[in-house]
Amino acid sequence: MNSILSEQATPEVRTLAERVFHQLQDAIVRGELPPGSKITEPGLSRAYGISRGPLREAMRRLEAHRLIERVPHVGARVVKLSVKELLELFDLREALESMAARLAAEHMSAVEIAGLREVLAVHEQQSDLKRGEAYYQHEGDLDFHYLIVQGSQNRMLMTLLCDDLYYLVRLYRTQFGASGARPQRAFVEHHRIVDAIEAGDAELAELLMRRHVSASRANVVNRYAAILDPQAPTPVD
Amino acid sequence: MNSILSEQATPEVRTLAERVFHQLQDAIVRGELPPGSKITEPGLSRAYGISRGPLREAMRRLEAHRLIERVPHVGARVVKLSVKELLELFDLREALESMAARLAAEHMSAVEIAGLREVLAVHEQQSDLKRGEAYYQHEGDLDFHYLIVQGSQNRMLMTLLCDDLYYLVRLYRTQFGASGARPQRAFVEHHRIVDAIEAGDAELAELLMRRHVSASRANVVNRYAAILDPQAPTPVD
DNA sequence: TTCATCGTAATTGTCGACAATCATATGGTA
DNA sequence: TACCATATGATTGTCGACAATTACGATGAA
Repeated sequence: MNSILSEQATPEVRTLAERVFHQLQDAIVRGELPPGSKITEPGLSRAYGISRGPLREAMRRLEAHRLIERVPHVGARVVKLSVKELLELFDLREALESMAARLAAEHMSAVEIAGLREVLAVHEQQSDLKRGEAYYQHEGDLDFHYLIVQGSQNRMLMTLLCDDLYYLVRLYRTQFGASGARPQRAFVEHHRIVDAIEAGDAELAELLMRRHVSASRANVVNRYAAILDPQAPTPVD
Repeated sequence: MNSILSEQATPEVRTLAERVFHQLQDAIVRGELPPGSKITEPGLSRAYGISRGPLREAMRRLEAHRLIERVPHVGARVVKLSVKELLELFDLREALESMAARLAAEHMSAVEIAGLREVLAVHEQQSDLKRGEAYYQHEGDLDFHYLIVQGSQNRMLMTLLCDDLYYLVRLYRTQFGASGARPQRAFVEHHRIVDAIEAGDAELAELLMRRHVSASRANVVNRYAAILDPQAPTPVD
Protein backbone atom coordinates (compact mmCIF):
# COMPACT_ATOMS: atom_id res chain seq x y z
CA MET A 1 0.00 0.00 0.00
CA ASN A 2 2.48 2.58 -1.20
CA SER A 3 -0.25 5.02 -2.11
CA ILE A 4 -0.19 8.72 -1.55
CA LEU A 5 -3.48 8.35 0.22
CA SER A 6 -1.90 6.44 3.06
CA GLU A 7 0.96 8.83 3.63
CA GLN A 8 -0.82 12.16 3.60
CA ALA A 9 0.56 14.37 6.30
CA THR A 10 -1.62 13.65 9.32
CA PRO A 11 0.23 15.02 12.31
CA GLU A 12 -2.99 15.17 14.25
CA VAL A 13 -2.40 12.18 16.49
CA ARG A 14 -1.93 14.25 19.58
CA THR A 15 -5.27 13.27 21.01
CA LEU A 16 -7.24 10.08 21.32
CA ALA A 17 -10.25 11.51 19.54
CA GLU A 18 -8.16 12.39 16.48
CA ARG A 19 -6.48 9.03 16.43
CA VAL A 20 -9.66 6.97 16.71
CA PHE A 21 -11.28 9.21 14.11
CA HIS A 22 -8.65 8.29 11.56
CA GLN A 23 -8.75 4.64 12.61
CA LEU A 24 -12.50 4.50 12.18
CA GLN A 25 -12.31 6.42 8.92
CA ASP A 26 -9.84 3.88 7.64
CA ALA A 27 -11.80 0.92 8.94
CA ILE A 28 -14.94 2.13 7.24
CA VAL A 29 -13.29 2.95 3.93
CA ARG A 30 -11.56 -0.44 3.89
CA GLY A 31 -14.76 -2.26 4.58
CA GLU A 32 -13.69 -3.66 7.95
CA LEU A 33 -16.79 -2.00 9.27
CA PRO A 34 -19.28 -3.10 6.60
CA PRO A 35 -21.70 -0.58 5.11
CA GLY A 36 -24.95 -0.53 7.03
CA SER A 37 -23.49 -2.23 10.07
CA LYS A 38 -24.42 -0.87 13.44
CA ILE A 39 -21.86 1.08 15.42
CA THR A 40 -22.23 0.71 19.15
CA GLU A 41 -20.33 2.97 21.50
CA PRO A 42 -19.56 0.42 24.20
CA GLY A 43 -18.36 -1.95 21.49
CA LEU A 44 -15.96 0.48 19.87
CA SER A 45 -14.97 1.76 23.28
CA ARG A 46 -13.76 -1.69 24.22
CA ALA A 47 -12.31 -2.40 20.80
CA TYR A 48 -10.13 0.70 20.79
CA GLY A 49 -9.50 0.79 24.50
CA ILE A 50 -10.74 4.31 25.08
CA SER A 51 -13.65 5.82 26.93
CA ARG A 52 -16.81 6.96 25.22
CA GLY A 53 -15.99 10.67 25.42
CA PRO A 54 -13.32 10.92 22.72
CA LEU A 55 -15.10 8.19 20.81
CA ARG A 56 -18.27 10.23 20.54
CA GLU A 57 -16.29 13.23 19.33
CA ALA A 58 -14.73 11.07 16.64
CA MET A 59 -18.16 9.80 15.68
CA ARG A 60 -19.45 13.35 15.42
CA ARG A 61 -16.70 14.08 12.94
CA LEU A 62 -17.44 10.91 11.00
CA GLU A 63 -21.07 11.95 10.88
CA ALA A 64 -20.18 15.37 9.50
CA HIS A 65 -18.05 13.67 6.85
CA ARG A 66 -21.00 11.46 5.99
CA LEU A 67 -19.25 8.18 6.74
CA ILE A 68 -21.72 7.23 9.43
CA GLU A 69 -25.35 8.11 10.01
CA ARG A 70 -26.66 8.76 13.46
CA VAL A 71 -30.17 8.82 14.87
CA PRO A 72 -30.61 10.42 18.30
CA HIS A 73 -31.20 7.93 21.09
CA VAL A 74 -31.04 5.08 18.62
CA GLY A 75 -27.51 4.68 17.35
CA ALA A 76 -25.17 5.00 14.43
CA ARG A 77 -24.48 2.85 11.40
CA VAL A 78 -21.94 2.93 8.62
CA VAL A 79 -23.37 4.63 5.57
CA LYS A 80 -24.62 2.46 2.75
CA LEU A 81 -24.40 4.22 -0.57
CA SER A 82 -27.22 3.66 -2.98
CA VAL A 83 -26.67 3.73 -6.72
CA LYS A 84 -28.56 7.02 -6.78
CA GLU A 85 -26.17 8.58 -4.29
CA LEU A 86 -23.28 7.11 -6.19
CA LEU A 87 -24.37 8.94 -9.31
CA GLU A 88 -24.85 12.12 -7.30
CA LEU A 89 -21.29 11.73 -6.10
CA PHE A 90 -20.10 11.47 -9.68
CA ASP A 91 -21.99 14.62 -10.58
CA LEU A 92 -20.25 16.46 -7.78
CA ARG A 93 -16.90 15.13 -8.89
CA GLU A 94 -17.56 16.19 -12.45
CA ALA A 95 -18.27 19.77 -11.41
CA LEU A 96 -15.46 20.03 -8.89
CA GLU A 97 -12.70 18.07 -10.57
CA SER A 98 -13.14 19.75 -13.92
CA MET A 99 -12.66 23.01 -12.11
CA ALA A 100 -9.66 21.54 -10.31
CA ALA A 101 -8.12 20.53 -13.63
CA ARG A 102 -8.58 24.05 -14.99
CA LEU A 103 -6.94 25.59 -11.95
CA ALA A 104 -4.20 22.97 -12.00
CA ALA A 105 -3.36 23.87 -15.58
CA GLU A 106 -2.98 27.46 -14.45
CA HIS A 107 -1.01 26.84 -11.29
CA MET A 108 0.93 23.57 -11.35
CA SER A 109 4.70 23.77 -11.39
CA ALA A 110 7.03 21.65 -13.49
CA VAL A 111 7.99 19.43 -10.58
CA GLU A 112 4.37 18.87 -9.68
CA ILE A 113 3.63 17.84 -13.24
CA ALA A 114 6.63 15.51 -13.13
CA GLY A 115 5.09 13.94 -10.04
CA LEU A 116 1.89 13.44 -11.98
CA ARG A 117 3.73 11.66 -14.78
CA GLU A 118 5.48 9.45 -12.27
CA VAL A 119 2.20 8.44 -10.69
CA LEU A 120 0.87 7.60 -14.12
CA ALA A 121 3.94 5.45 -14.83
CA VAL A 122 3.59 3.52 -11.59
CA HIS A 123 -0.10 3.25 -12.16
CA GLU A 124 0.34 1.81 -15.62
CA GLN A 125 3.09 -0.58 -14.56
CA GLN A 126 1.01 -1.97 -11.73
CA SER A 127 -1.83 -2.37 -14.16
CA ASP A 128 0.41 -4.51 -16.34
CA LEU A 129 1.70 -6.59 -13.47
CA LYS A 130 -1.56 -7.22 -11.72
CA ARG A 131 -4.19 -7.35 -14.34
CA GLY A 132 -7.45 -7.89 -12.58
CA GLU A 133 -6.04 -6.95 -9.21
CA ALA A 134 -8.02 -3.79 -8.78
CA TYR A 135 -7.03 -2.47 -5.42
CA TYR A 136 -3.71 -0.87 -6.24
CA GLN A 137 -5.08 0.54 -9.42
CA HIS A 138 -7.82 2.19 -7.48
CA GLU A 139 -5.47 3.76 -5.00
CA GLY A 140 -3.25 4.81 -7.87
CA ASP A 141 -6.16 6.30 -9.72
CA LEU A 142 -7.18 8.33 -6.70
CA ASP A 143 -3.57 9.41 -6.30
CA PHE A 144 -3.79 10.89 -9.76
CA HIS A 145 -6.92 12.84 -9.03
CA TYR A 146 -5.52 13.72 -5.64
CA LEU A 147 -2.44 15.33 -7.14
CA ILE A 148 -4.44 17.38 -9.60
CA VAL A 149 -6.61 18.74 -6.83
CA GLN A 150 -3.48 19.60 -4.86
CA GLY A 151 -2.26 21.49 -7.91
CA SER A 152 -5.37 23.63 -8.04
CA GLN A 153 -4.07 25.74 -5.17
CA ASN A 154 -7.64 26.12 -3.94
CA ARG A 155 -7.53 25.00 -0.31
CA MET A 156 -11.28 24.81 0.07
CA LEU A 157 -11.50 22.61 -2.99
CA MET A 158 -8.67 20.48 -1.68
CA THR A 159 -10.25 19.83 1.68
CA LEU A 160 -13.65 19.28 0.14
CA LEU A 161 -12.48 16.67 -2.33
CA CYS A 162 -9.64 15.06 -0.41
CA ASP A 163 -11.08 15.14 3.09
CA ASP A 164 -14.68 14.41 2.21
CA LEU A 165 -15.62 13.17 -1.24
CA TYR A 166 -12.63 10.96 -1.92
CA TYR A 167 -13.30 8.97 1.23
CA LEU A 168 -16.82 8.39 -0.04
CA VAL A 169 -15.38 7.31 -3.38
CA ARG A 170 -13.16 4.80 -1.66
CA LEU A 171 -16.06 3.59 0.43
CA TYR A 172 -18.16 3.10 -2.66
CA ARG A 173 -15.38 1.05 -4.23
CA THR A 174 -15.23 -1.31 -1.30
CA GLN A 175 -19.00 -1.48 -1.15
CA PHE A 176 -19.75 -1.97 -4.83
CA GLY A 177 -16.56 -3.76 -5.65
CA ALA A 178 -14.88 -3.20 -8.97
CA SER A 179 -16.88 -0.68 -10.92
CA GLY A 180 -16.65 -1.88 -14.48
CA ALA A 181 -13.77 -2.29 -16.84
CA ARG A 182 -12.16 0.37 -18.92
CA PRO A 183 -8.52 0.39 -17.82
CA GLN A 184 -6.74 1.32 -21.00
CA ARG A 185 -9.22 4.02 -21.84
CA ALA A 186 -8.84 5.62 -18.43
CA PHE A 187 -5.06 5.50 -18.79
CA VAL A 188 -5.23 7.34 -22.05
CA GLU A 189 -7.59 9.92 -20.60
CA HIS A 190 -5.27 10.48 -17.66
CA HIS A 191 -2.37 11.07 -20.02
CA ARG A 192 -4.34 13.49 -22.15
CA ILE A 193 -5.28 15.47 -19.06
CA VAL A 194 -1.67 15.75 -17.97
CA ASP A 195 -0.73 16.81 -21.47
CA ALA A 196 -3.26 19.63 -21.31
CA ILE A 197 -2.08 20.69 -17.88
CA GLU A 198 1.53 20.65 -18.99
CA ALA A 199 0.63 22.75 -22.01
CA GLY A 200 -1.09 25.22 -19.72
CA ASP A 201 -4.31 24.71 -21.65
CA ALA A 202 -6.76 25.26 -18.80
CA GLU A 203 -9.85 25.07 -20.96
CA LEU A 204 -8.86 21.75 -22.48
CA ALA A 205 -7.83 20.29 -19.13
CA GLU A 206 -11.21 21.21 -17.72
CA LEU A 207 -13.04 19.68 -20.66
CA LEU A 208 -11.04 16.46 -20.59
CA MET A 209 -11.46 16.00 -16.88
CA ARG A 210 -15.18 16.59 -17.19
CA ARG A 211 -15.38 13.94 -19.88
CA HIS A 212 -13.21 11.61 -17.87
CA VAL A 213 -15.40 11.72 -14.79
CA SER A 214 -18.51 11.66 -16.91
CA ALA A 215 -17.28 8.51 -18.64
CA SER A 216 -16.71 6.85 -15.29
CA ARG A 217 -20.21 7.79 -14.32
CA ALA A 218 -21.60 6.39 -17.54
CA ASN A 219 -19.69 3.23 -16.83
CA VAL A 220 -21.46 2.88 -13.52
CA VAL A 221 -24.80 3.52 -15.16
CA ASN A 222 -24.18 0.82 -17.72
CA ARG A 223 -23.05 -1.61 -15.08
CA TYR A 224 -26.18 -1.20 -13.03
CA ALA A 225 -28.53 -0.86 -15.93
CA ALA A 226 -27.52 -4.39 -16.91
CA ILE A 227 -27.28 -5.97 -13.49
CA LEU A 228 -28.18 -9.31 -15.00
CA ASP A 229 -24.56 -10.18 -15.75
CA PRO A 230 -22.90 -9.75 -12.39
CA GLN A 231 -19.31 -10.31 -13.44
CA ALA A 232 -16.63 -7.98 -12.15
CA PRO A 233 -13.84 -7.49 -14.67
CA THR A 234 -10.70 -5.45 -14.23
CA PRO A 235 -11.65 -1.89 -13.49
CA VAL A 236 -10.10 1.54 -13.29
CA ASP A 237 -11.90 4.43 -11.67
CA MET B 1 -36.42 37.62 9.59
CA ASN B 2 -38.98 35.84 7.46
CA SER B 3 -36.32 34.05 5.49
CA ILE B 4 -36.41 30.46 4.39
CA LEU B 5 -33.03 30.06 5.98
CA SER B 6 -34.46 30.56 9.43
CA GLU B 7 -37.29 28.14 9.03
CA GLN B 8 -35.57 25.18 7.46
CA ALA B 9 -36.89 22.01 8.97
CA THR B 10 -34.58 21.29 11.89
CA PRO B 11 -36.36 18.74 14.04
CA GLU B 12 -33.02 17.76 15.52
CA VAL B 13 -33.45 19.40 18.88
CA ARG B 14 -33.82 16.14 20.72
CA THR B 15 -30.40 16.41 22.30
CA LEU B 16 -28.37 19.16 23.93
CA ALA B 17 -25.48 18.70 21.55
CA GLU B 18 -27.72 19.26 18.53
CA ARG B 19 -29.33 22.31 20.06
CA VAL B 20 -26.13 24.03 21.09
CA PHE B 21 -24.63 23.20 17.70
CA HIS B 22 -27.37 25.14 15.94
CA GLN B 23 -27.19 27.94 18.49
CA LEU B 24 -23.46 28.29 18.02
CA GLN B 25 -23.80 28.03 14.26
CA ASP B 26 -26.29 30.87 14.34
CA ALA B 27 -24.25 32.95 16.75
CA ILE B 28 -21.19 32.63 14.54
CA VAL B 29 -23.00 33.37 11.31
CA ARG B 30 -24.68 36.41 12.83
CA GLY B 31 -21.43 37.77 14.14
CA GLU B 32 -22.34 37.50 17.80
CA LEU B 33 -19.21 35.46 18.12
CA PRO B 34 -16.81 37.65 16.14
CA PRO B 35 -14.49 36.06 13.57
CA GLY B 36 -11.16 35.20 15.12
CA SER B 37 -12.47 35.35 18.67
CA LYS B 38 -11.42 32.62 21.02
CA ILE B 39 -13.91 29.96 22.04
CA THR B 40 -13.39 28.62 25.52
CA GLU B 41 -15.22 25.54 26.69
CA PRO B 42 -15.87 26.60 30.30
CA GLY B 43 -17.13 29.94 29.02
CA LEU B 44 -19.62 28.46 26.55
CA SER B 45 -20.48 25.79 29.06
CA ARG B 46 -21.61 28.44 31.51
CA ALA B 47 -23.20 30.61 28.83
CA TYR B 48 -25.41 27.82 27.54
CA GLY B 49 -25.87 26.07 30.85
CA ILE B 50 -24.67 22.67 29.70
CA SER B 51 -21.71 20.52 30.55
CA ARG B 52 -18.64 20.29 28.38
CA GLY B 53 -19.52 16.89 26.96
CA PRO B 54 -22.27 17.84 24.52
CA LEU B 55 -20.53 21.15 23.98
CA ARG B 56 -17.40 19.47 22.70
CA GLU B 57 -19.46 17.32 20.35
CA ALA B 58 -21.11 20.42 18.97
CA MET B 59 -17.71 22.02 18.54
CA ARG B 60 -16.47 18.97 16.70
CA ARG B 61 -19.33 19.40 14.24
CA LEU B 62 -18.65 23.11 13.88
CA GLU B 63 -15.03 22.25 13.18
CA ALA B 64 -16.01 19.80 10.46
CA HIS B 65 -18.24 22.48 8.93
CA ARG B 66 -15.30 24.87 9.01
CA LEU B 67 -16.98 27.45 11.22
CA ILE B 68 -14.37 27.14 13.95
CA GLU B 69 -10.74 26.11 13.93
CA ARG B 70 -9.28 24.00 16.68
CA VAL B 71 -5.72 23.37 17.77
CA PRO B 72 -5.18 20.41 20.11
CA HIS B 73 -4.46 21.41 23.68
CA VAL B 74 -4.68 25.06 22.74
CA GLY B 75 -8.26 25.92 21.92
CA ALA B 76 -10.70 26.94 19.24
CA ARG B 77 -11.46 30.21 17.49
CA VAL B 78 -14.15 31.35 15.12
CA VAL B 79 -12.87 31.21 11.57
CA LYS B 80 -11.73 34.42 9.95
CA LEU B 81 -12.12 34.29 6.20
CA SER B 82 -9.40 35.90 4.16
CA VAL B 83 -10.13 37.50 0.80
CA LYS B 84 -8.27 34.61 -0.79
CA GLU B 85 -10.56 32.07 0.85
CA LEU B 86 -13.53 34.19 -0.07
CA LEU B 87 -12.59 33.96 -3.73
CA GLU B 88 -12.06 30.22 -3.36
CA LEU B 89 -15.55 30.01 -1.96
CA PHE B 90 -16.92 31.81 -5.00
CA ASP B 91 -15.08 29.42 -7.28
CA LEU B 92 -16.72 26.50 -5.52
CA ARG B 93 -20.10 28.14 -5.76
CA GLU B 94 -19.63 28.78 -9.45
CA ALA B 95 -18.89 25.13 -10.14
CA LEU B 96 -21.59 23.75 -7.88
CA GLU B 97 -24.42 26.22 -8.39
CA SER B 98 -24.14 26.20 -12.15
CA MET B 99 -24.58 22.47 -11.96
CA ALA B 100 -27.48 22.97 -9.56
CA ALA B 101 -29.16 25.31 -12.01
CA ARG B 102 -28.79 22.76 -14.80
CA LEU B 103 -30.31 20.02 -12.69
CA ALA B 104 -33.02 22.36 -11.46
CA ALA B 105 -34.02 23.13 -15.03
CA GLU B 106 -34.39 19.42 -15.59
CA HIS B 107 -36.21 18.55 -12.41
CA MET B 108 -38.10 21.48 -10.94
CA SER B 109 -41.89 21.28 -10.90
CA ALA B 110 -44.31 24.08 -11.71
CA VAL B 111 -45.10 24.77 -8.09
CA GLU B 112 -41.45 24.92 -7.19
CA ILE B 113 -40.87 27.42 -9.96
CA ALA B 114 -43.81 29.43 -8.68
CA GLY B 115 -42.13 29.50 -5.30
CA LEU B 116 -39.01 30.82 -6.94
CA ARG B 117 -40.95 33.65 -8.58
CA GLU B 118 -42.56 34.51 -5.28
CA VAL B 119 -39.21 34.75 -3.55
CA LEU B 120 -38.03 37.03 -6.32
CA ALA B 121 -41.09 39.24 -5.86
CA VAL B 122 -40.56 39.55 -2.13
CA HIS B 123 -36.90 40.07 -2.71
CA GLU B 124 -37.49 42.88 -5.16
CA GLN B 125 -40.14 44.53 -3.03
CA GLN B 126 -37.90 44.53 0.02
CA SER B 127 -35.21 46.01 -2.13
CA ASP B 128 -37.52 48.89 -3.05
CA LEU B 129 -38.65 49.49 0.48
CA LYS B 130 -35.33 49.31 2.21
CA ARG B 131 -32.79 50.59 -0.21
CA GLY B 132 -29.47 50.38 1.53
CA GLU B 133 -30.74 48.03 4.18
CA ALA B 134 -28.77 45.03 3.14
CA TYR B 135 -29.66 42.30 5.58
CA TYR B 136 -33.01 41.20 4.24
CA GLN B 137 -31.79 41.39 0.70
CA HIS B 138 -28.99 39.07 1.63
CA GLU B 139 -31.24 36.52 3.24
CA GLY B 140 -33.60 36.83 0.30
CA ASP B 141 -30.77 36.34 -2.12
CA LEU B 142 -29.66 33.19 -0.36
CA ASP B 143 -33.26 32.02 -0.32
CA PHE B 144 -33.20 32.21 -4.09
CA HIS B 145 -30.05 30.18 -4.41
CA TYR B 146 -31.32 27.86 -1.72
CA LEU B 147 -34.49 27.05 -3.64
CA ILE B 148 -32.62 26.34 -6.82
CA VAL B 149 -30.34 23.92 -5.05
CA GLN B 150 -33.37 22.23 -3.55
CA GLY B 151 -34.74 21.87 -7.05
CA SER B 152 -31.67 20.06 -8.25
CA GLN B 153 -32.87 16.84 -6.58
CA ASN B 154 -29.27 16.02 -5.78
CA ARG B 155 -29.17 15.40 -2.06
CA MET B 156 -25.41 15.45 -1.79
CA LEU B 157 -25.31 18.78 -3.56
CA MET B 158 -28.06 20.09 -1.32
CA THR B 159 -26.32 19.20 1.91
CA LEU B 160 -22.98 20.40 0.63
CA LEU B 161 -24.25 23.82 -0.37
CA CYS B 162 -27.01 24.39 2.16
CA ASP B 163 -25.39 22.79 5.21
CA ASP B 164 -21.82 23.86 4.59
CA LEU B 165 -21.03 26.51 2.02
CA TYR B 166 -24.02 28.78 2.51
CA TYR B 167 -23.19 29.17 6.19
CA LEU B 168 -19.72 30.28 5.15
CA VAL B 169 -21.29 32.72 2.70
CA ARG B 170 -23.41 34.19 5.45
CA LEU B 171 -20.40 34.37 7.74
CA TYR B 172 -18.43 36.20 5.11
CA ARG B 173 -21.24 38.71 4.73
CA THR B 174 -21.26 39.54 8.41
CA GLN B 175 -17.48 39.63 8.45
CA PHE B 176 -16.88 41.69 5.35
CA GLY B 177 -20.09 43.64 5.55
CA ALA B 178 -21.90 44.62 2.40
CA SER B 179 -20.05 43.23 -0.55
CA GLY B 180 -20.39 45.87 -3.21
CA ALA B 181 -23.36 47.27 -5.01
CA ARG B 182 -25.11 45.77 -7.97
CA PRO B 183 -28.70 45.26 -6.85
CA GLN B 184 -30.66 45.80 -10.05
CA ARG B 185 -28.25 43.77 -12.10
CA ALA B 186 -28.48 40.83 -9.72
CA PHE B 187 -32.27 41.05 -9.84
CA VAL B 188 -32.27 40.84 -13.58
CA GLU B 189 -29.88 37.92 -13.52
CA HIS B 190 -32.07 36.08 -11.05
CA HIS B 191 -35.09 36.56 -13.27
CA ARG B 192 -33.23 35.38 -16.33
CA ILE B 193 -32.17 32.24 -14.50
CA VAL B 194 -35.73 31.47 -13.48
CA ASP B 195 -36.84 32.06 -17.06
CA ALA B 196 -34.35 29.51 -18.29
CA ILE B 197 -35.38 27.01 -15.62
CA GLU B 198 -39.04 27.49 -16.45
CA ALA B 199 -38.29 26.95 -20.12
CA GLY B 200 -36.48 23.75 -19.23
CA ASP B 201 -33.35 25.09 -20.88
CA ALA B 202 -30.79 23.36 -18.69
CA GLU B 203 -27.80 24.51 -20.67
CA LEU B 204 -28.83 28.16 -20.51
CA ALA B 205 -29.68 27.98 -16.82
CA GLU B 206 -26.26 26.55 -16.13
CA LEU B 207 -24.55 29.25 -18.15
CA LEU B 208 -26.51 32.09 -16.58
CA MET B 209 -25.91 30.85 -13.06
CA ARG B 210 -22.22 30.50 -13.78
CA ARG B 211 -22.11 34.08 -15.02
CA HIS B 212 -24.17 35.26 -12.08
CA VAL B 213 -21.84 33.82 -9.46
CA SER B 214 -18.83 34.84 -11.48
CA ALA B 215 -20.11 38.43 -11.58
CA SER B 216 -20.51 38.43 -7.81
CA ARG B 217 -16.99 37.18 -7.52
CA ALA B 218 -15.71 39.87 -9.84
CA ASN B 219 -17.57 42.38 -7.72
CA VAL B 220 -15.62 41.26 -4.68
CA VAL B 221 -12.38 41.41 -6.59
CA ASN B 222 -13.08 44.97 -7.67
CA ARG B 223 -14.03 45.97 -4.18
CA TYR B 224 -10.82 44.70 -2.66
CA ALA B 225 -8.63 45.70 -5.53
CA ALA B 226 -9.62 49.30 -4.80
CA ILE B 227 -9.63 49.16 -1.04
CA LEU B 228 -8.70 52.82 -0.95
CA ASP B 229 -12.33 53.95 -0.98
CA PRO B 230 -13.85 52.02 1.91
CA GLN B 231 -17.46 53.00 1.40
CA ALA B 232 -20.13 50.31 1.59
CA PRO B 233 -23.03 51.00 -0.78
CA THR B 234 -26.19 48.96 -1.19
CA PRO B 235 -25.31 45.41 -2.15
CA VAL B 236 -26.92 42.27 -3.41
CA ASP B 237 -25.06 38.99 -3.33
C1' DT C 1 15.60 47.36 29.92
C1' DT C 2 15.42 42.88 28.03
C1' DC C 3 15.39 38.15 28.08
C1' DA C 4 15.15 33.61 30.12
C1' DT C 5 13.29 30.58 33.69
C1' DC C 6 10.09 29.03 36.73
C1' DG C 7 5.62 28.52 39.08
C1' DT C 8 0.90 29.19 39.14
C1' DA C 9 -3.60 29.37 37.02
C1' DA C 10 -6.57 28.20 33.46
C1' DT C 11 -7.96 25.34 29.75
C1' DT C 12 -8.11 21.10 27.33
C1' DG C 13 -8.23 15.87 27.24
C1' DT C 14 -9.98 11.84 29.35
C1' DC C 15 -12.55 8.98 32.29
C1' DG C 16 -16.24 6.67 34.95
C1' DA C 17 -20.98 7.01 36.68
C1' DC C 18 -25.81 8.18 36.53
C1' DA C 19 -30.17 9.37 34.06
C1' DA C 20 -33.04 9.00 29.96
C1' DT C 21 -34.45 6.63 26.05
C1' DC C 22 -35.08 2.78 23.06
C1' DA C 23 -35.10 -2.32 21.73
C1' DT C 24 -36.45 -6.81 22.99
C1' DA C 25 -38.64 -10.47 25.29
C1' DT C 26 -42.17 -12.05 28.26
C1' DG C 27 -46.79 -12.65 29.53
C1' DG C 28 -51.72 -11.75 29.26
C1' DT C 29 -55.98 -11.13 26.67
C1' DA C 30 -59.23 -11.20 22.77
C1' DT D 1 -53.13 -17.79 17.18
C1' DA D 2 -52.52 -12.99 16.97
C1' DC D 3 -51.92 -8.76 19.23
C1' DC D 4 -51.05 -5.49 22.77
C1' DA D 5 -49.08 -4.15 27.29
C1' DT D 6 -45.43 -4.53 30.40
C1' DA D 7 -40.91 -5.31 32.16
C1' DT D 8 -36.23 -6.02 31.55
C1' DG D 9 -31.87 -5.19 29.34
C1' DA D 10 -28.88 -2.52 26.65
C1' DT D 11 -27.52 1.72 24.57
C1' DT D 12 -27.38 6.59 24.30
C1' DG D 13 -27.22 11.32 26.55
C1' DT D 14 -25.36 14.02 30.16
C1' DC D 15 -22.66 15.27 33.97
C1' DG D 16 -18.86 16.16 37.24
C1' DA D 17 -14.07 15.15 38.46
C1' DC D 18 -9.26 14.22 37.62
C1' DA D 19 -4.99 14.28 34.72
C1' DA D 20 -2.21 16.49 31.13
C1' DT D 21 -0.91 20.34 28.63
C1' DT D 22 -0.58 25.05 27.74
C1' DA D 23 -0.75 30.13 28.71
C1' DC D 24 0.49 33.78 31.60
C1' DG D 25 2.86 36.39 35.04
C1' DA D 26 6.47 36.86 38.33
C1' DT D 27 11.09 36.62 39.50
C1' DG D 28 15.79 36.99 38.62
C1' DA D 29 20.04 37.58 35.76
C1' DA D 30 22.60 39.72 31.97
